[in-house]
Amino acid sequence: MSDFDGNFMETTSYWNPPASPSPRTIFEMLNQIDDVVNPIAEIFPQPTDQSEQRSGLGERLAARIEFTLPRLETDNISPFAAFFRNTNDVPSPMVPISPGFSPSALLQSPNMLSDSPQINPPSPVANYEPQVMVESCGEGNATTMISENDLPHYEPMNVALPTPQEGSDIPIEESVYIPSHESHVEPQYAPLDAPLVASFDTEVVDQEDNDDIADKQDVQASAPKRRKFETSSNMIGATRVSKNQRIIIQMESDEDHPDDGFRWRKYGQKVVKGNPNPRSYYKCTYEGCNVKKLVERGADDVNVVVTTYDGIHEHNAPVPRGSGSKFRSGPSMSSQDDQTNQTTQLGMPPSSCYNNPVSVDTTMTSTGPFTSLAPPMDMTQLYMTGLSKLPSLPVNQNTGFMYRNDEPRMDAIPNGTDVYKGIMNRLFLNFGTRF
DNA sequence: CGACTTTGACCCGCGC
DNA sequence: GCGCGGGTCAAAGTCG
Repeated sequence: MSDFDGNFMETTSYWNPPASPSPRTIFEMLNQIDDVVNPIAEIFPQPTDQSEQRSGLGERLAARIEFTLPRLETDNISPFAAFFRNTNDVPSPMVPISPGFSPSALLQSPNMLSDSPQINPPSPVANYEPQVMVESCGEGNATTMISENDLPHYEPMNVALPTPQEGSDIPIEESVYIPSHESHVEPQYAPLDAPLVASFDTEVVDQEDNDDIADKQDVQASAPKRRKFETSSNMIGATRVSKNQRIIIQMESDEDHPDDGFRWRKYGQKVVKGNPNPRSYYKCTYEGCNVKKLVERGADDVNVVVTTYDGIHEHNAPVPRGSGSKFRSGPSMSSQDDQTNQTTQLGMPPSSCYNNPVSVDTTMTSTGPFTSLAPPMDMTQLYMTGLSKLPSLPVNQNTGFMYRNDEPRMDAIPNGTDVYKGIMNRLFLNFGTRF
């Protein structure tokens, strides 16, 4: 697989069709074409037979946690709709919430939502709850991604949240848990460390404003303890327990170590229980970078490579060795480099919406996340934004990509499928280049 | 020769 | 305390 660094247009002429798009490739492709039209929406018409599953989420949540959430505007939601819908219908894949309110900061803060008089955080839920991931791509927008246990999907919600009061006295240790209505989940839920754990697990960090808090919590939570916490809580909602973020991406690939734009050094390999395929351990080779990733093949499908990023890149993707113009960095390496460096990167190249203005959704621009005055988007946003574009659910449903324990997963991008072809077709339409 | 991979040993947390 | 399992270390080997 050839790789490139942030300048898709310059590298496409060199690029031969990969066996399967790497995470990096996918993200960059999708970001590049994001401003033109929502490609996934066109590629993957939204199924219409799942509305029942989506309906009444607010009621389900309310019933589950015994209080009434603010209204969730899910009227127009179909699976992936807010992410993949054609821009003619919805100009932004991000669902707006209260203006002036930063869902990113909210969700990255340990006291997120807890200052809301409408929400009284319940006790931590059982650890086999589905995960609720929340992210935004700007101050005025937020998207909630929900993976339910039996059916991974992203369910955008429009949550009206109060504007946080300045100086409000908020306990920093609290978290918000948003339990799901699902009740049939078996308690033998696989822990995070189990082979091919599919949970999209992340510990949301607000590195801009709360490093001191994170540091304190880091001291209290060594890696094993943190892992235990993750297992025990299954990360319902977004709880900041450390600076770490863990993202699990799976994709179909012939390569054992698909390129993601960063340089990694393999420091270990282990066969873990429940998976005959060894798990490889990689560290980022960038000096001072502590990001690690685990790569393993699926126990059930060896064609699926599961990559778990653990940590945050605080540097740009390096230029590959021996690279000439082929790997010449794109715009992100120049004027926007500084901005990129102010943000966090989690196992991903610095080519996402915030440092690639071309991909910025116009409505998001109007809300300010990509202006010079806006805080840089954090890596959770970056990741989730990209991941939200992955054509996941239709693929999984059609191919039965459910894994042990029915744990929600990030989904594979099968090579040769309509998914992949669709992406390529969209690239062709947008750039006039056949890939 | 430097970067990277391989691989067995070791460490440590956890459950029993 | 002991065994298990996941994660890490580090020496040796490989590659370009």
